[in-house]
Amino acid sequence: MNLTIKDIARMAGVSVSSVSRVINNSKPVNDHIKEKVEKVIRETNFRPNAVARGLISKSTNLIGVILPQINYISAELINGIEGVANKNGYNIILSNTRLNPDLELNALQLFKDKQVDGIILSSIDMSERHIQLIQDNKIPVVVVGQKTTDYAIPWVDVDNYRPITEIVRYLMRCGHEKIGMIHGPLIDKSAGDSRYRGFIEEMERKNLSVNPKFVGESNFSSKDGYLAMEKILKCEDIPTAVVCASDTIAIGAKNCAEDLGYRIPEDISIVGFDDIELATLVRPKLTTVQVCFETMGSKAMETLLQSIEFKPVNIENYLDYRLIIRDSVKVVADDLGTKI
Amino acid sequence: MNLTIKDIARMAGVSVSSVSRVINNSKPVNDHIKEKVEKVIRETNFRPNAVARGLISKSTNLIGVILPQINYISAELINGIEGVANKNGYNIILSNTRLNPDLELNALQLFKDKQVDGIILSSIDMSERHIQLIQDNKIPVVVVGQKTTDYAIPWVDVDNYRPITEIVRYLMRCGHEKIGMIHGPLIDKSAGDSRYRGFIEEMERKNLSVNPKFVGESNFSSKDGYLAMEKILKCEDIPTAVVCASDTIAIGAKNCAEDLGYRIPEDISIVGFDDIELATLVRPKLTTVQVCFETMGSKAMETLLQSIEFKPVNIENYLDYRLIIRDSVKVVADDLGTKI
DNA sequence: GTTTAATGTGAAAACGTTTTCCTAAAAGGG
DNA sequence: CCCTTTTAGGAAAACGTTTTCACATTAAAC
Repeated sequence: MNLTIKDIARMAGVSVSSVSRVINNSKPVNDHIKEKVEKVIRETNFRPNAVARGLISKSTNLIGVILPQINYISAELINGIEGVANKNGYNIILSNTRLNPDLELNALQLFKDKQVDGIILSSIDMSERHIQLIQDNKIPVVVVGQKTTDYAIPWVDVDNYRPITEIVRYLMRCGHEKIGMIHGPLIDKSAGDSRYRGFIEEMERKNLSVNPKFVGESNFSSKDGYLAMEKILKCEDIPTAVVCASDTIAIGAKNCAEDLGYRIPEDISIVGFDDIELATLVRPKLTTVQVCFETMGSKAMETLLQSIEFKPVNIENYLDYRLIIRDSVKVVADDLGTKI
Repeated sequence: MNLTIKDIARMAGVSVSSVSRVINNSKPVNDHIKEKVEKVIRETNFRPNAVARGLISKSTNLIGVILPQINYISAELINGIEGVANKNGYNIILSNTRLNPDLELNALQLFKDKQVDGIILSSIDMSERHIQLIQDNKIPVVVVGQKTTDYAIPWVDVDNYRPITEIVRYLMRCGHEKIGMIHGPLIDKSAGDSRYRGFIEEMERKNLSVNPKFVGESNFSSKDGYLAMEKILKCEDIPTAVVCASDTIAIGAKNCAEDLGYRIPEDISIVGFDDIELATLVRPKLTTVQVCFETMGSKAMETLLQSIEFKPVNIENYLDYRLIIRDSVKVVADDLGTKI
């Protein structure tokens, strides 16, 4: 039904090999043969079958992308990945693991079966089995949003610890001392655990005690942020500022506080993390840490490309970040002479 | 380097065909052969190469998804598509066309080369060339977010006209007469043109004149929504309510109005369209039209599946919608006895 | 007990390319 | 003018599966 390279060869009166050579110009062919073939290809709109090509060339021009969920942060990440993939002739194939680590392993396997040229993995928790499978598969992998330095698997991530320490110092300089935090799931080493440790340890370093009642946990959703904030605010004593592990949490927390009659930032200051678009759309605009997930994606894809082409790659890739001061933190003391 | 079915056959002491039969259980094989083969497969962790499979079976278990951009609405759409695709053993492969119709054609071609089993196309404007290519390719296609009834290509979309007429009627019942609209690009027949026509025509039907100064255009972004609202509000006379073609536009418009000192909804009422998560996170919560994009995705994928399996399909697939009344519209007159 | 049907198995063809291998012709060197 | 080297192009092998075909062997039918 569909034309094959054999049909083209017959119609042009040349051999199959010559047609292939013209298509890929892999070897010099005589001009008059070349013209004949190109004419037939043009007239028939022939396009070589990519599957057959893949079988023999071992390359599918496909990049597997494994994500724990598909939300607007993933969307930005995908944007970054797709951008540089597309520019280099690759398409991306998606697997949503719905926060289930077993499905991550499945996806890893499946992508190997499908002979993808490389994989970008956003794992929620890199287990031994992950590492094992990645090393057995012998397909280039880049991990995003987690750090896997011990195993020589390249990764791209923000420093999740330092920005939070900067936030704590910033809040202190604004005059806050009773500071709380709503963190994410601690199984998540990066966005969960690291951000939390950054908070706890910086508070200790500054000799500020952390009231356990000022600390809540959430799964990064606005709803959970709302609930965690509710728990914090129903106590006798409440914090003057709450650090949130993500903007989504922060928005939830903000809405809760407002629903309970508190004004932001006059009564309670809130700071987020990620700087998603939402942070600028909400009022007051959210003070937060800017992390560009699109850059995360493009950087990951660039690293993967290098790995695919056997070029040397950096294992550790830290993303830039920036404290973005907007309107959700109240300045109590006025000793902000120098900017951070 | 990697094991092939031949190696398995050799190790199990049987023929290649038998191994294939065991793997696919496509034909009955003797138990003792079956056991031998299964043992070897288990011990070696053998997995058949999907590319070779695809070459002969003509099926790759891949669904091509063509999107004009990747934002949070796409994310929900993808979620829906991926969910049912995954449940049926398919993976999705993505193409971002960056609002460029030529790239849509490219993607259509490319996906054919890659022998995908089906395509979901979110086009911004279905041209003759689109139709031609889709019909030539002979690959099942489902269009989302546009209507292509004339060409027997199945589509899934909301009715964009009626909800807007309902909004207009709702606003009237709330006592509004000076109503404006910020619509989307009119090239977009669905979310752009239809929603706009719904507004204009319903206003006419109700004998309400539309002040041209109350009408603005935007590209669905919050920023553009802000700008369009700014233009409207800088006039002498301003509307009491503004219908927006999307929630993103509405949020932009809302922020603009607030920045200019107007209160929502006391001074100006605003209504959106789509009901993205943002609509509930913003204060006042946005009155809007609920459209579930995840459902749009899953419905599209279900339709595509039927098409792939040569089952009869509905060409026209309207999505449910619902007017969601929240807090961004002020009730002036109090004749809301019956609910819409 | 013979004929027919059903069943299990392996060899080989097929899928649509790229690449290797070979041969014939052209070019170059003495 | 002969021998070697280069070049161009075709035939065929290869990629890793599934499926067809042919052939036994066994079971069923009369």
